[in-house]
Amino acid sequence: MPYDWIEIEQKWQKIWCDMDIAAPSIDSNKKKYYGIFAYPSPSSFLHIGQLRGYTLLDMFLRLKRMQNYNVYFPCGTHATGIPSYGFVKKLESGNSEILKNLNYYGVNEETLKKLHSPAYAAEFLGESYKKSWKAFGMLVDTDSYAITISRGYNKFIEWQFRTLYKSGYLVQKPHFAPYCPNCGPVAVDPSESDLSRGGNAEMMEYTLIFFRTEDGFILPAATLRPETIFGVTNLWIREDAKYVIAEVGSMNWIIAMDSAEKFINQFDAKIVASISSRDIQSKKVKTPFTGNVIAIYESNFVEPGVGSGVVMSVPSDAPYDLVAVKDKSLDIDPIPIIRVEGYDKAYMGVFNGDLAAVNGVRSWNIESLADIRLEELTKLIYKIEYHNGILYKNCGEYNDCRISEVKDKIIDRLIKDRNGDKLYEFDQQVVCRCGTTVIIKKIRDQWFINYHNERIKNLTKEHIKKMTILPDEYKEELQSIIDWYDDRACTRKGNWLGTRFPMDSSWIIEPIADSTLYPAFYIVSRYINRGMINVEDLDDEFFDAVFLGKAYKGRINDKDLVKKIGKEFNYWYPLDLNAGGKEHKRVHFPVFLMMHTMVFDEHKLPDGLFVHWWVTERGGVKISKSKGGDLPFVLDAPKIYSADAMRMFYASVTPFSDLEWNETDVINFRNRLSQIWEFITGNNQHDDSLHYIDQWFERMIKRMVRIAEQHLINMKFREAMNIIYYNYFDAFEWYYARGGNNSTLIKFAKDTVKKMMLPITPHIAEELWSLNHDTILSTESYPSFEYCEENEIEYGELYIKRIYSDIAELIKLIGKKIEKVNLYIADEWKYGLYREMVDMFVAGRTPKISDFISRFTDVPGKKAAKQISAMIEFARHSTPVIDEYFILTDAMNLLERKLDVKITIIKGSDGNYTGSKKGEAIPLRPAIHIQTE
RNA sequence: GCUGGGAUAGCCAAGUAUGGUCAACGGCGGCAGACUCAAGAUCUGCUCUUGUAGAAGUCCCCAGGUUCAAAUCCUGGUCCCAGCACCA
Repeated sequence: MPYDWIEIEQKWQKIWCDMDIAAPSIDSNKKKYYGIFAYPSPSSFLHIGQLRGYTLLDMFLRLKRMQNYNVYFPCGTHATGIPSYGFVKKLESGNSEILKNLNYYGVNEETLKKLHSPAYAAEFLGESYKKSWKAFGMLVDTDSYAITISRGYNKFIEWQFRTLYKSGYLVQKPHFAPYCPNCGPVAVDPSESDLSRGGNAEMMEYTLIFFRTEDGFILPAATLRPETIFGVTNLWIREDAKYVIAEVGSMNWIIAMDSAEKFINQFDAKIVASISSRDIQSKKVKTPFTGNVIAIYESNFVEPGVGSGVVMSVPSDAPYDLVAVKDKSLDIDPIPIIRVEGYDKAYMGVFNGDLAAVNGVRSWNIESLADIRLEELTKLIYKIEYHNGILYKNCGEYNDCRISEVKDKIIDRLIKDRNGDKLYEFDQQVVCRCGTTVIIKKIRDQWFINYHNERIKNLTKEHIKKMTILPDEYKEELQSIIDWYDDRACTRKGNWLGTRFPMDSSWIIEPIADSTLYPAFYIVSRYINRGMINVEDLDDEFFDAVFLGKAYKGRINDKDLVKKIGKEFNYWYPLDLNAGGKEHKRVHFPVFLMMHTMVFDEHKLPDGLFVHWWVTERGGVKISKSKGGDLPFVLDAPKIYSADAMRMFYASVTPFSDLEWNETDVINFRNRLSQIWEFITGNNQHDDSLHYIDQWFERMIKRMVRIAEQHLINMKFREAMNIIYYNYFDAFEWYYARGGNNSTLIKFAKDTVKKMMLPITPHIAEELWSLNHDTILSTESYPSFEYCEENEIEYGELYIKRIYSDIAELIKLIGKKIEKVNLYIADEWKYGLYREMVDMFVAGRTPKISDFISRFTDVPGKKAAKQISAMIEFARHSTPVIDEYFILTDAMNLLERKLDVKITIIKGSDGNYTGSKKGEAIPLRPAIHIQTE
């Protein structure tokens, strides 16, 4: 009967659900294992790429269950922030894909209306995620489901932040953030949920350098290269732009009107008057550090909206400045300050000696400010000088310093001496949804989580050394990521979903900050979902009692219940494994670990991380949620290909690399499953006969069981799959081919492979098991056997296979009709030599051809040398000596049948040992003589 | 730029830690054949070059080096990918 995956998979999903086998239970006789995946944010339906990570974790946890661990595998969604706003936006714009997919969930008019609320949409999507997980056969406990915008979760986060506050891990300080003057704070990210333009913009950090006039004004020149201050010859402004006087504290700054908005938002500047460019040009200014008094000129390359509209001129290293100086025929000589080593001949001599701008403009033949190559040359000089440039002349105490090392020191010094400040600006225009240009605003009282804390960093880094982390290299990487971490803003203002900040309800807690301790909350969430606890009773006392073990004197009357939940927390915590995609390496995982260190003691810190990669579209294109339409919809895939085949596909390359969607592969896996189905359910006649090959097969089974288990436990899914779904059945077929037919052993072999199949393809494994058992395979134990090393029995079969392929190749080469094949087994004296070689290796010596050549008498010297070296190779790998005659005789039927020839086996001790090829025989490699007609 | 990863036959992709059993697992695609009403099916063989004796030659991004021996180790170079702070 053919394999009907749709019916069978749905049947088993229902059975697992009805029997509630994913439900956690405390059993002190069993070891526990607590695993989660980093919960997804509900911005649209899950797509088949995302299911990869979740099902890989499920495979791992299913094996853990079979290894008799008590497994807890809850789930949730992270709705904080703006993800579901994006969904609503797409829905409202009539996105056909979304409307089509909504049909899968039987959405009626009323629900459709409600979906315009982002909070409702988030909950709706969360429910759809549960369906997707189950449709892929995951044994996930949905009773513990948590969504981060629920009342219960809010209570939990409030507790977390009050706890942080009390411990001094929250700090307030100024912060620069993207801000729409009309709507408030916005997020600048490529998905552009808040924006109509500029999602890829980067925040540039300019240094403002204060040039003071004699009459008390400051011209703050904005630059990306503050280290070139030693080469400044003059300032530039723009003749036809409006300039204003801005009051900043007690200072009076002169800036371009077009830049004023930035200064208002970042420095609280007050515009008090305007000033003509002619007035500005009549002034002279003093340069910080050098004390040089310089003039101010105008040039039309100055952009009044960029920086401050005041530019410092460094003709030695800034091509624009040099060309502008020439343009105006000013009597100014560039001041050499930077030397670059090792690039004398590269880039057309730009870095030959000092004065890169002068060399560059000359060799590139640039004469006009309108030349577009100026931009390119500027970038080149910046890049090379930053990494290889040395301040070598006219730079005072900074002479002989590498620019990359000294730049930050110069900036710090400028700020410290009140000769400068920082100015932030986007590198491209960013426009809000509302149409207003987004600017960067200084937020004076931003709340941060103190991840910069050295003690927390050190404790976390120490703990990471003890963790199980896959892939291996991430363990090292994490150490440096933690070092690099700075305090992280944890609150924001604006229209977002999330928890109000308990210390100041005008703020909302930011999404990264509220997703660090949730594995603890799942344990409580289960009680909320089952109505055993009232959300309003979840106060700080409750969480302190459950999570921190403090005595409970709170409002819940049933004190035993609180005690019970606390006990469960202590049973399941610490978390054993957190599985998440590669994008979590630098954000989620580090703060997840550090937050645990801040809140819990060392015995509650997570034990494991698993970082996985995703499925991409063909050509390595990342699957975007909006564009998921090219791929099968997540609930269609199990029907088209079967969930089991999808799981095999996910497992088919290392988790630590992206996997390209390939429908052909999935179909092939599905066909393979059908084949296995036929193979196992086929009712061949077996008997009680015993054969030599029986013990080989039994040993193979036991070894493969062990190896597959080892692979799975190390997340080597591909390797495990090769053994379970391919090698195992190859061995099975070889067993049949060699005449094996023992019914007891065959039943054992079939039942064993069903168990091995369960973690990766649970549905078909469960169904096959149910054909001759009354139990649920998902709750059975993984087979466990004494490990058996490879020995002569296995080698004997390899020997047969090699002889088979050797004969087959020879027959092919000769290409004539074959009469018969003679196999000559090597003479006994050659075995003697072979054993000597093995002994030499055992004694740590390498046998040499010359040691043996004189004792070879049956073939010419050159051939003898070759044979000896072949024997040495066998001996090097300590290939065991087997009874070749016995094994060949036992396999003769098979060889004759498969090769369709008559075979004669001749022992070396046999008196009839003749024939042209007999001398070629060496131990473990008989001579083959093919007689043609 | 910073940090991490990578480059293997027409394509995808193992192998690299512990150098030799590597002309290099597996899959796709291609070719030939079997089953013969058909099949998005399955099975068998072939798929770098040469070859009527189990072999030889040339190969694992490029250039050097170490070694009896290198896809694997070392040095230098080129190219590609991912992540990068208020964004989940």
